[in-house]
Amino acid sequence: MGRPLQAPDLDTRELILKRAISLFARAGFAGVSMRDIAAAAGITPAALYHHFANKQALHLEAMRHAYEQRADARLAALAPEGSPEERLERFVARIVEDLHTNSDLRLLMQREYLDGDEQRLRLLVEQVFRKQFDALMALAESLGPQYDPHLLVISIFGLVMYHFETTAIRRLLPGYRAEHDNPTVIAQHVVHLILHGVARTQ
Amino acid sequence: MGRPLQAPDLDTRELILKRAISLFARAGFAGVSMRDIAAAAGITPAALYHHFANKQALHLEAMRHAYEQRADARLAALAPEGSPEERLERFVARIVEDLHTNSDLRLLMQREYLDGDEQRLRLLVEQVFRKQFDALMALAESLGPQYDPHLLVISIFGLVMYHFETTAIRRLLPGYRAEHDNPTVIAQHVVHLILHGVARTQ
DNA sequence: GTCTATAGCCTGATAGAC
DNA sequence: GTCTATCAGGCTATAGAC
Repeated sequence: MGRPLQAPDLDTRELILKRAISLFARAGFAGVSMRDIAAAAGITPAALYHHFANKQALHLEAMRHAYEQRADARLAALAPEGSPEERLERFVARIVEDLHTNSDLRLLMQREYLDGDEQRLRLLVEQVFRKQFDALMALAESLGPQYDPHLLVISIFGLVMYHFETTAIRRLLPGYRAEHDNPTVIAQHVVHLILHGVARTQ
Repeated sequence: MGRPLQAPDLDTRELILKRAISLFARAGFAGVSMRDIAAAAGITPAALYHHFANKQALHLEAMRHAYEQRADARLAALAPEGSPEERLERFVARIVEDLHTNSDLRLLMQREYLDGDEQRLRLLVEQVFRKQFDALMALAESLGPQYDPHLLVISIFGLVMYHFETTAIRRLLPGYRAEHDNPTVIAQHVVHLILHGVARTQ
């Protein structure tokens, strides 16, 4: 349509963003230089400024680009089919799998929790959280009407996210076994805890 | 005994560490310069090198110093008095209060999850987690013997930590109310969820 | 759209006087 | 134990050729 006809084996701008995403995920905004990004994309630093106004703008676009990946997959897990328990199970399995597969996204989210300004946090809300959060709030009200839905949804995300956030340190903590990194094991544990707690009267 | 007699209104080394802790908590290792730290401590950058070999060593000592604060208070919450449920409640209330009061420690922990090398993660384990984790593993086995104790303890920490990690972004998410930042509300929510889950058969 | 070259500033770190 | 002065290199960003 308006796009150039030659096979764009990879748009330069997109390649820059792709490489920038993994650098920012690993080292954060202050830990990555424009030289690093240019080198990773196979161009000179000056060329970056043809595509992006400055480092901040490049970073913001990289976040936007990172959030787009797999957005469809995340939303597919929220289909209203089945009982509330089945829907919870499906949703948790999907985000556990997503966080396990796409660790850059998870790292970028963690860094935004720490360093995101209001603009970037709003972007994260709109592009990643909002739709999932709304659907989960409704699910929370049918699963556990005695709970505050906002707190319950945060707790569900927290149970999943924290396992991944602590991947490196868990290996140094008592009782660690390799299976604790298995997405299926994590998902089953989290779902069971949300549904039943530790109560022995099941 | 071996200490100098004059009233040390605040040891320079300790003042440096104190100011470095809050700078590193707010901006991370790469986001803080030796000049920033020197200025915050009211000395010149060169003087920092009399007290610490280099930036890395200063950072490591700052972590060590940050972890010492309130270690006693954290352990006091683990006294074996009362039923397992009462002990859980006491422990959660204490770490919620601790994280709410001492936000620098929480920020530093989040940053170490992301950027800590093995040495610094081991330090965090030994100085902050180990004793709490051991005691909580025992508590987990009496509370919910059907659960993997390591996963259950991570889940307990995660439920608490994630609420604080997301303080900035939660305000932009659906259903947020100011009381969600109240330590008592958070603690009660977390304890109830761990004990009962969302099951309506209580 | 990418390059070379470079301006102007900030960085970690050191030398040596006091 | 802190200072002034400084080095060598890294940083973001720009100018201008191709």
